[in-house]
Amino acid sequence: MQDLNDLYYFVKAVEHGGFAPAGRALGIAKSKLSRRIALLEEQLGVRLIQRSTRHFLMTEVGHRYFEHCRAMLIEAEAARETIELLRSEPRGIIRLTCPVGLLHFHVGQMLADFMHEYPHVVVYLEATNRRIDVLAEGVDIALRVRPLPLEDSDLVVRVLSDRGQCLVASPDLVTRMGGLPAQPDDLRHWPGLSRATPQEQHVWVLQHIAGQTQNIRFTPRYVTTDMVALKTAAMAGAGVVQLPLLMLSEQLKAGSLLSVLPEWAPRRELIHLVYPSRRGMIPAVRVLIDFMATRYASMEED
Amino acid sequence: MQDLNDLYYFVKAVEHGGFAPAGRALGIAKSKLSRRIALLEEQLGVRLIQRSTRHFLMTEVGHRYFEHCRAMLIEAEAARETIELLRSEPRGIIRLTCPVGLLHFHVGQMLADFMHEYPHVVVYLEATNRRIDVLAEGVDIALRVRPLPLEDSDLVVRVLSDRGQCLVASPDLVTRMGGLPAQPDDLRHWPGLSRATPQEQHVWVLQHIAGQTQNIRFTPRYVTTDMVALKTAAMAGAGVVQLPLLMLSEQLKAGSLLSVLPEWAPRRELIHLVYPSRRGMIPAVRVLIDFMATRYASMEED
DNA sequence: ACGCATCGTTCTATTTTTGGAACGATAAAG
DNA sequence: CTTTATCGTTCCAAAAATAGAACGATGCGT
Repeated sequence: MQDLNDLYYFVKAVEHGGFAPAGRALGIAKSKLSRRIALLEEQLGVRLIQRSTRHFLMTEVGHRYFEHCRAMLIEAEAARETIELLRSEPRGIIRLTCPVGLLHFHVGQMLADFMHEYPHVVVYLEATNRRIDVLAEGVDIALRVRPLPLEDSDLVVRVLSDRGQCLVASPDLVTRMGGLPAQPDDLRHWPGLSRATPQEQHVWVLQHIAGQTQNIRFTPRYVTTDMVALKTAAMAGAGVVQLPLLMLSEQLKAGSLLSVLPEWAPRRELIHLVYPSRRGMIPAVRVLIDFMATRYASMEED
Repeated sequence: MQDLNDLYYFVKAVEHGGFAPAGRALGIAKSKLSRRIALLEEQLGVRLIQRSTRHFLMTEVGHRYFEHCRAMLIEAEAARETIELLRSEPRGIIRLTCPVGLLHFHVGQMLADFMHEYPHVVVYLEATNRRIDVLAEGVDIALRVRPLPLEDSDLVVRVLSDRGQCLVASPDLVTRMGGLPAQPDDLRHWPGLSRATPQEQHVWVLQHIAGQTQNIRFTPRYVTTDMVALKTAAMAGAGVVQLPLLMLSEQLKAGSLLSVLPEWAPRRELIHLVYPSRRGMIPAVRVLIDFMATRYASMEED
């Protein structure tokens, strides 16, 4: 009797282009994949993959076999989905990624509430600001914060929130600079704090309420992707920073941070999530997506 | 990651109506099936089979799952067939049954020749005169010798040879009985040898060359299903026996056995084989079927 | 040319799974 | 009612599979 799991391993090894990348993606030892495929080839009496340390190419017979194996996996997945659809309670593992700053504002609490409400759901969360390859990394949901326009993609997109941005500075810095700036060019000699990586351009893209746009290049004295750190530095008077309004409401209300050029708004950012496809999605993933969309919607009514 | 083999076990357990019969048919421990299905149910979070020591019923959700699992197995089998079709050399395991007497005449030598010619084919042979349930026992080919008409069946039938029968006795017995019989009724007081089981009727069904049929009941002095033993006893003068012409040609030619009532022929028997279906048949099975058909055809030209 | 990073394969101590025995459940037969 | 045969489940010693280390292969960069 053939080991049907070996057909799965074959498909995954091919999709990832090698045993090592497939092993990393699946969380299993590459030695297992090497052994399983070698045994499969021996049992079938054919070579499915011509491989060396640098080459990993399917044979012609491997190609033919691959199509059927993939069809088999689709049927197996359909079987599992049948069960999920018939079940009333979401369960299973959700693999989720989220930028760190976003996680600390609202998403962390949302996930905690979600997991409290659906105790049979397991969430594997990676908090990271790096770009995620959703398909290659087997991620179910990737949360993102990006400015318009969103880049074209094969992934399905769900917008959660349109996030306003604000340039702010501490009252102390404003005083030291001789008062608030009157126009965007006045900012060129103000110290800036940048939420980017060191190699990226440091630009404030500002749009006037009347419509025109100005790009203000600046040389930052502090560069990090961590928004909490940037806010802390801004409050200490280190420089001007562009941050989401949502994380500034207290300080603006208390006057510990002042809005800079309020009639010139930085480019808005969309909080959104992406996932590979509606096909193959377990109900728990769909429930989480809807849960977060609902939560953000209720926040924006406040 | 779901264990795809569990889907196979689920389908097989259901098809055989229990873990014990499925275990026997597949040659694996019922405890394994019990464990695998229990784990599968736990992982899916549903009950697939309501079972006790006497009841084995799929749930509704089990039914839905079953259809998809079976579709998956069909795809897996298609994958394997793809490989077989692309291979030039027959290989794999063939499960074969054959009546003992037939095996000793020709089939044994045929199988030896076949295995010599196709060294990558493994043959599991059961030599037995009992009735074989081809589907339940997972047999690829069952060889049979039966009189016309062949019984209706879901199995595919391939006739290999139309086997003439002959009543024979030794010259010594003929002398002791006062010469050859003139008509069938004369045989009633001749000692007979029966190729049957003790509970079966002992009847010679004789058909005249002009068409009429006579049934001659006899009380055998020797009953066995082993045709070689019957022939040996006949040659020793123990009685009259009905045997296939094919195993008598030497003795008839040498005169060590004489044809009794040559114008009354016993019912002919068909040597044939049955198999479950052309779908799912590995090439090696098809090659063996054709091999035997060719061999019997060449024998009948002699 | 050499060093390095990463690959697939092989080895072996460890982990997981299995086969078969034992057990309780349960229907059928006497 | 008791006995028997057969079922599915659980247990545990034995068998099989695995993870991770080690190794050789190989392309790339210096």
